[in-house]
Amino acid sequence: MASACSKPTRERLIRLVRMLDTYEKNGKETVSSQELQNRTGWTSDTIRRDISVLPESCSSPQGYNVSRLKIIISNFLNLSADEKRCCIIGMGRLGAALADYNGFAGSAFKIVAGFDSSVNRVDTLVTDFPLYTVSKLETIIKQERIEYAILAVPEDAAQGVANRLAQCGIKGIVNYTAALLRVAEPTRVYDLSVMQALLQLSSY
Amino acid sequence: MASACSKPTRERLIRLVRMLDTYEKNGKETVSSQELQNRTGWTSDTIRRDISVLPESCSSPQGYNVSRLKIIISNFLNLSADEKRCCIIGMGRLGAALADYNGFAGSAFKIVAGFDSSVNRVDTLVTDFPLYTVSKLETIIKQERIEYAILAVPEDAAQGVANRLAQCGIKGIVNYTAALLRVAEPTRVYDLSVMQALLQLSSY
DNA sequence: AGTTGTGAAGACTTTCACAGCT
DNA sequence: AGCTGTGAAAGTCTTCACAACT
Repeated sequence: MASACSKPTRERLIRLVRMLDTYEKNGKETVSSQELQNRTGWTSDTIRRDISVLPESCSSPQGYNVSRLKIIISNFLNLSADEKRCCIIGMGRLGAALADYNGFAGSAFKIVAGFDSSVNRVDTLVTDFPLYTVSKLETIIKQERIEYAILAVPEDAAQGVANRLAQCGIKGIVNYTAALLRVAEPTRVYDLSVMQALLQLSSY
Repeated sequence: MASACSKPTRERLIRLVRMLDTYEKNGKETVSSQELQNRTGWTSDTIRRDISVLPESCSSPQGYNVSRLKIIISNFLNLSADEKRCCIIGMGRLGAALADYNGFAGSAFKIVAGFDSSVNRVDTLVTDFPLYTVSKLETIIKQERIEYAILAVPEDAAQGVANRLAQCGIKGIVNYTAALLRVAEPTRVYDLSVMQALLQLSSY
């Protein structure tokens, strides 16, 4: 895939796609690296360097073509290619909030299953996708060809579930817990812990 | 403060503190850079280099003293020093889930206020801290000396609230929305968007 | 005049390798 | 023997600076 670019570049390109999407919706046709600098805080040099890794050019003397650039980046990082099937594990308040979240709508990501340890919760909670007890984790992930998991279980259950997910060959785990997970390759973890975030912010 | 260390180092040290905390609770007295490598995936070289930025040493031929190291890092990044007052903005499902989260208990962070645009929700939701309508944002932040904000409002309201927060001189914003915020210095933003996380994971 | 794209320089980070300590 | 701490090398990323294009 897109390992032909550095990690910082990849992170910026991903954000760029979202930004370009907004520009596009506002009817903006071109955008310069300078404008993007003002919007993002990254220098225009860095932005141009990032864009230069793309296999195709879409520049003009007025800047980059917004729609084309968005597509080129998306293809490069294959963000939009195929549907990416996800599940939520832990349907407590946080899990339920995520289930409710409509931001997945226009994206390549689709929640196709939810899991919880409580049979009662599985039976009563109403969601757009089916819910299962966590004992069915392996079966359903295989059956539904699920690639990504959003982990919203209590902290002390997190590593156990993560192990099972890695075992299933899940590609990525979005970790909402404060647990510092360790999983086997090639599964990856992306941490979204509020605690870590606050610590990070306060350490300046 | 602790700008005497690089950003990657700071990020790792923060995680290290949490890890050391776990070791400490398990009664472990010393830990070597090699053990930490196995736990984290960072190389022992990097870990030793990180630790070497600390103003004080706590090493022995058996490795680092777990408790001492934890304290030295915490002081260095002043993570534990004083109480850090936080608020949650947007008391929808996500905000309510965060209000419920007990991970703040042992930490330096304390949620002292919540805000929502709905008067009804402010009146009915039960939390450990007082709730206010979002119109009182500036007043309460000043009055309660709030330094950090957790943003859990709908995406299209996010930038507006962020502007007001920056105006108040808030130190940091934990952004749970998918909005790409731009705020004035010295306010900082830490993004916790599930979308960004999934995109990041799938771009490999 | 304003734009991109990119060599070359510079800054930063990690890794290597080993002296020195207990 | 096993550990840390750190110069020096290697590697990575950003910034500078400018040619080339419209």
